[in-house]
Amino acid sequence: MRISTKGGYGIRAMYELAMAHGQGPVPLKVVAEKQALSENYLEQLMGTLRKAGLVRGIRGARGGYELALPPEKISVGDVIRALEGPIAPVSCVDLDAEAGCERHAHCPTRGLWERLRDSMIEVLDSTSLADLCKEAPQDAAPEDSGKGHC
Amino acid sequence: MRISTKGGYGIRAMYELAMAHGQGPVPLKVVAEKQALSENYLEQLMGTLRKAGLVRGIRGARGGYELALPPEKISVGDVIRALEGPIAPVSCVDLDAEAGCERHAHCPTRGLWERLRDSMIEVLDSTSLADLCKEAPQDAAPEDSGKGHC
DNA sequence: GCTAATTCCGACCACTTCACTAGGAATTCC
DNA sequence: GGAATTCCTAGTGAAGTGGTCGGAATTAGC
Repeated sequence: MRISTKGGYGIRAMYELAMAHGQGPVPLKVVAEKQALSENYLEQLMGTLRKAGLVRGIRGARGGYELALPPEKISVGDVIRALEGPIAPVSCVDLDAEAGCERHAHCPTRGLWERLRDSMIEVLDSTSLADLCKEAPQDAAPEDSGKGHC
Repeated sequence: MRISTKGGYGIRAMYELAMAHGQGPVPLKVVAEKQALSENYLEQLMGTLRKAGLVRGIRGARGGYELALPPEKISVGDVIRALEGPIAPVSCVDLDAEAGCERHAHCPTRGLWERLRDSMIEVLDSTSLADLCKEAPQDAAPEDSGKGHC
């Protein structure tokens, strides 16, 4: 029942972009340094987030990444879904796929998985990047205080 | 964000044992047939569940497995924890390990993961095997009606 | 005591995913 | 032109998934 590091790293990277929102693009090098992540690996994740429409990449010198939407409009769930796929503990209660298993009418565990899925979605979709910024302890990044968007 | 088939298969097997609780041991062959699972694979899972104290194995002819506790006393969370490890979306909010990461005091995402963990635990621990039995649609296993413990 | 049924145990295996590293092409600012 | 940066693709070792297989130990019933 773990998310992979993809989701975790992605959230941390998006948090950095949210903190710098409105101040121009942030190069990956900076994000990787602040969050102590591999820059190369992060690059791949950002590619996925870009294709999902959550970030914009700006090439060239003085380039970097920035949020494609304001931090209030991006939920943690959006990021997780982009990087890890649909939020569902088992595939047969995947909301994004109308598949469903053949015996869903008489499956004794279906209700359980639906309840679990819904409670996970509730937490993840009700938390935005802006919320994360607000939640961040003051001593998290003293050098940012007063500058960031959040 | 998926549980592996271990957890899913385990729950389905435990559901079968719950349905037959009080009627003597159920051989794996029967469980595997009813739930359409690989008997060999199920064997491994039952070994884990036995070591966790959730089931008893009775060897020899007319042997099989039975719940080590009444179905009301075993939660879905117990089964998942036995088969998949602690219920925590990221390792640093694992309740069973006092580890925690070195920078937990100034981690902007910790609160999020704690909320997610708690909501998952709430659903999984508040559902017992007996609940699953009650929840099961009537047409699930008509041949069982009136016979089973639930 | 023999036989059939069953758990118990450990080894093995093909496949996929994870978490990266590496290298180079394209783009853009100065 | 040169430096910085995104973008893209390929490779890689380690781990996890989802099994299979063979055989030993135990037990009920004849």
